[in-house]
Amino acid sequence: MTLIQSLTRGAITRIMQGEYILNPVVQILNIDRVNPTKPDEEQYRLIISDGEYHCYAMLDIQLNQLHHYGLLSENTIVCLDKYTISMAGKKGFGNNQSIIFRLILNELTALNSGDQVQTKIGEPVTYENADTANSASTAPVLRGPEERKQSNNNYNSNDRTLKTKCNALTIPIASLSPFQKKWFIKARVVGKTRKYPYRGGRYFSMNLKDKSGEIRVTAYKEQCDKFYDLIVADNVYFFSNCHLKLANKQYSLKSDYEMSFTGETMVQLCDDEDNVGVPEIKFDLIPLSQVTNMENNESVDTIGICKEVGELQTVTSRTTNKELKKRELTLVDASNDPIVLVLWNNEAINFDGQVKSVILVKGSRIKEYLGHKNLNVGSGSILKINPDTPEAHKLREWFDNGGGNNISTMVSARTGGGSFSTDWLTLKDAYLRNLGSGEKPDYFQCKAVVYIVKQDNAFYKACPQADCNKKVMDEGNGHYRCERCNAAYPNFKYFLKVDIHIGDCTFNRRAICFGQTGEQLLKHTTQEIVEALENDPARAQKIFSDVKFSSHIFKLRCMNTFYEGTVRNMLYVQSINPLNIKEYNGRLIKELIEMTNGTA
DNA sequence: CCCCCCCC
Repeated sequence: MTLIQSLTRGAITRIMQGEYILNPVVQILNIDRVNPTKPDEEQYRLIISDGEYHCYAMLDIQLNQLHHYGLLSENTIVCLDKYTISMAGKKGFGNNQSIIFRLILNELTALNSGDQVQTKIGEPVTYENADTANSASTAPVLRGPEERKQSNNNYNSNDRTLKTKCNALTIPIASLSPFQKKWFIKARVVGKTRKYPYRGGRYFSMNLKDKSGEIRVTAYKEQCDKFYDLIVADNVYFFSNCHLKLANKQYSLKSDYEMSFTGETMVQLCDDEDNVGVPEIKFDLIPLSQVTNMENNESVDTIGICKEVGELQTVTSRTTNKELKKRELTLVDASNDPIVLVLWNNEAINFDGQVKSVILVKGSRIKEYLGHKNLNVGSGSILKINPDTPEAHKLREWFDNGGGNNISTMVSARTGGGSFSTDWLTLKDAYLRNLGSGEKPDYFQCKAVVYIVKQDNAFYKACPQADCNKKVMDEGNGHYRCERCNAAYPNFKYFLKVDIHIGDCTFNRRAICFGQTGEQLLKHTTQEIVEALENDPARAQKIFSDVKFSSHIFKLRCMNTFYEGTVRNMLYVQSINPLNIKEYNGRLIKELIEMTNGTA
């Protein structure tokens, strides 16, 4: 004799009120095809009963086969292994408004065939005002605690079957809705911001992604503190008991809803075998050379070899006055255009890669400064050092075979527009090419020797504002007027403007070292230099003459200036880098080979 | 409940 499974009485009411029930057992009262006249839209609609109520449910088209095999005939008893409920629309107005839900059966197991059962169990009635027209049923809008009562949850207990339970209750992100209260999602953290302060606390947010979609979730205050370090970008977790709300369309393009953590929120790490079916992060890698063609603030995925690792630096934010840590890496790839990648704060402090490491970044932000662009690893970016990917191995092989050897020697083939920090030119070529005659300044670098350093007017009285170095007018009454700020100050600061002459084997040019580059050239602080020039001529003489005939790699900004009716083409020193003879000779040899078509 | 992604 066959055991007929009993139905899960009350299941339909609970499902329609947003509860996720594990494996409810229901009976199929009817199955028919939607749109029977359209051959390519084969979809089935069922009426299911829990013995108390019945309602419509749509069969996931993936399960059509079950019906073809005759497994879903009238009176069949099935277990709903997985179902989703979505909002199909609204009905009525104001207080009479109700939500139309659509119940979709995604996975089910037939327990007793229709033939075995033979009859309808119980006297089920239509659930509420079941919508008959369009394969949906309705439920009242959930209001107040009465309707939102929760059943016991024991996710936080040390349940050994927790994982199994998580998996069983997992629904796709795309089917999340505020009307379904009990669910798990299994998702990869694809972006995680830093902690941001806001009135009343701190928050961070991240995007969660599974194969069905993506949703943003934000953790505030206690939840921010509790989960921030626990959640690592790129890991896969089960999430449950988050609060869902309609997303602000202005900011959210990925999903209709977004979530926030609550006191009840549970996050459970998925181990590798659970990750199956959760897609890996996709990197849309672009060649580094392409960055220069992209817009400021655009976000890109890049991979490159770390050719240089800069020192940890401390800078002060102009806007917040806060101290920031930063570290610059120089990345190269086969596109032969080195680019600087800037790491900030913890990422800068804890960076444990080195020269030759492969650096993969998702979502680095392009920043433009003085005509050239670099990449910033910001919050929301994902940085990987020596990832185990085909691209990474290929890049490493290229580099190990000498791919990056002459990379700093590459002269960019681009013409027009601004030139780039990597362009090497002789002083004569820079002159012959009319660099700096366009609207925007041009940039180039060259090896040159310093042969005149002028002591006269090597500094001036400048606006005391940190972000303004404009020369001030001494008003003679103890006030100093800054034209740029349009303000008078009781004080000023000294600012360097060191006039130098530099030369390479082709040409001599005058160039100006402002501020920090002046300090760098003279190897003393502004204060020391001013002090010497004003009070200690011998010392000043030594500081200035020590620099004479030293060679450096100069990065120069070239632009036309208009002064008293005449145009002057000026060079401003952007940075001074030590001359590495070996590297520089390598560059010259490469250039010779190119000039002689490889016959040299 | 945020939605600024940092520096010269």
